[in-house]
Amino acid sequence: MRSGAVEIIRAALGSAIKEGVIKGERLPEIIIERPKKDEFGDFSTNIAMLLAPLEKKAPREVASALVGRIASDPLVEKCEVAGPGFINIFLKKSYWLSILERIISKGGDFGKSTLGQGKRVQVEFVSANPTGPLHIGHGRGAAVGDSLANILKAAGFEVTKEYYINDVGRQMEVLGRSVFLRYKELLGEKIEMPEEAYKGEYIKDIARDFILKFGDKYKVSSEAEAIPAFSAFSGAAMLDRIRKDLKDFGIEFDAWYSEKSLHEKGLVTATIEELKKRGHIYEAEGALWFRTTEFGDDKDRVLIKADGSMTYFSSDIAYHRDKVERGFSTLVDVWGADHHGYEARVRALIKALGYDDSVLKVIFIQLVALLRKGVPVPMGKREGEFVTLRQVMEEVGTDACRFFFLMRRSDAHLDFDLELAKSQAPENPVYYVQYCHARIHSIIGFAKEKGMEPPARFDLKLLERLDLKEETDIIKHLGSFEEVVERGAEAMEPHRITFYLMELAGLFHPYYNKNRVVTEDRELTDARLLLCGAVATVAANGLSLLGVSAPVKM
RNA sequence: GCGCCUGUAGCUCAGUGGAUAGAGCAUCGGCCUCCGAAGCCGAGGGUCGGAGGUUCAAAUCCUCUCAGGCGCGCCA
Repeated sequence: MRSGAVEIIRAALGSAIKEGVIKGERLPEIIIERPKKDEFGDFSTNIAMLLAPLEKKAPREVASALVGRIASDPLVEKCEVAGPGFINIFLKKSYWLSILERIISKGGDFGKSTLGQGKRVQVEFVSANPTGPLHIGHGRGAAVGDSLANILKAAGFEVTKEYYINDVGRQMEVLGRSVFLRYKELLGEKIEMPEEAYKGEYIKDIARDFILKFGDKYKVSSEAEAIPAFSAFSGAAMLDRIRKDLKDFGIEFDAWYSEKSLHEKGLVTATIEELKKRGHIYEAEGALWFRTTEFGDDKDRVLIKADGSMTYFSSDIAYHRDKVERGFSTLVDVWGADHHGYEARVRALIKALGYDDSVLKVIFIQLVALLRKGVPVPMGKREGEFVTLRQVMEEVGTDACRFFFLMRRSDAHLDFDLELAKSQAPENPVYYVQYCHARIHSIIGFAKEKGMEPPARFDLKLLERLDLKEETDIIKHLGSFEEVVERGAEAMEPHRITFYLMELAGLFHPYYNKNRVVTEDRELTDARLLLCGAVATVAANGLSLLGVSAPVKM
């Protein structure tokens, strides 16, 4: 509707210019907002205040020239000048009722749009190293990335979800060694775990699996002989666990991109060559450097170390070059906030290759503080004990878990209270929204028992029975869902959906409490059933964008 | 020291340059013979960290400053 309102104002401006009331040599952008207060209309615009200095007239004077023209639009009920020069537009009730028609006819598709025009967007997220289980922080990134992908899809983008696997390098060696040592220990040898080794219980699990598969054939092997096999096995085993964790969390990726494959395909070398050709590479102190400072980074970065090995960044330039060259219109990287220092160098790479770095959008995920009844749960990777995503998922359920992760802007700290997430009390926002959905289905079921099916067809006259203020408020809120999805996609902020849903439930519950849906008045009952159905539809659509279920019964 | 993020009600947080800054929780007081009480109703609560600036209009933009977090490896 917002765009419709813009058109109405544009038309009014056009006619005012034509009649010479306004010169209109320069026209500011038409901005429409939804006022917080009902008395300020359904939409309002500040166009008159922006236009006033250009026209050398008082804002209210400019506004007055427009209101009459706006009011003549068939959708507009009335139009007023207010305050310093706002133009407040009130739409006809029939317009709002027609929103219900759209929701009912579109059903699960309500909220989808063509904003993205099929442009290809890649969302890369989680991408945790396969050296340990996913922890709670990864979980937040997973929830945000997946929900963002859903929102972008709904907004008409073609989305690819990708996981980048860091399956080479020192960490894999450390993983291999850690498992190898546990393996020997399980076979009766006395071992000592080095400081750097991974010490979690899962290392022993993998060692056990290794024995089941290969027996004791590596018992007497040297580290040099054994580690490649152990690394490969352990990395794959770990990745399987990660995959399973994610799947149980409701997340499936379209692509799993292996760092190793970059090397195997020679893409790392090729990218370095390309940068060399472009003159961004130099040698110093025995190492090979990429002059990222030329593109806004703090300092230049090493690609090949003095010992001849590659840095992590060298893989990453190849990966991002590949991503850019795959032709996505936007690349979204979801990173932990502690990696923010990394952004500048990745942007530098994109620019150095001659591309526009605006293709890249990095979303930072702040840490999650886990609480239990308000008391912090100690977390620390030190002794290999940290709270895993699986533990939390199993304790509070995936719905509550995903919803909680999406209750804050992603770059804001998040307090995650396990007891709150589990509680079936009214203060738990997950259930507040889900309950709204379930409750409506129960009402519809109740009506059916009484032999009252909601009418199959939309009937404007019938819906005119919805004349309570609460009903209009609900309908208006329903009508803003499409816009919330679009703006969520533009801003790449899934939490907007969460807030929208809490607000929707916050409108519905009081309405329900005050008013009876199923009554002797058949017409009114039908109208209210339609309204309820629309609320349930939008609640379900919104929850599905979050990756949270919309239960019919709870 | 440099860079990024965050400072909004007791707590946790929303808030596309607009009109009297909002929720939830917590606190206090109420509501189930009636479609689901995982719900509802009512009350109190604010120097939007601070100071300048831009603007008709600033929580929002700019500069400075204070506080907290994070990052500044030939680690990954």
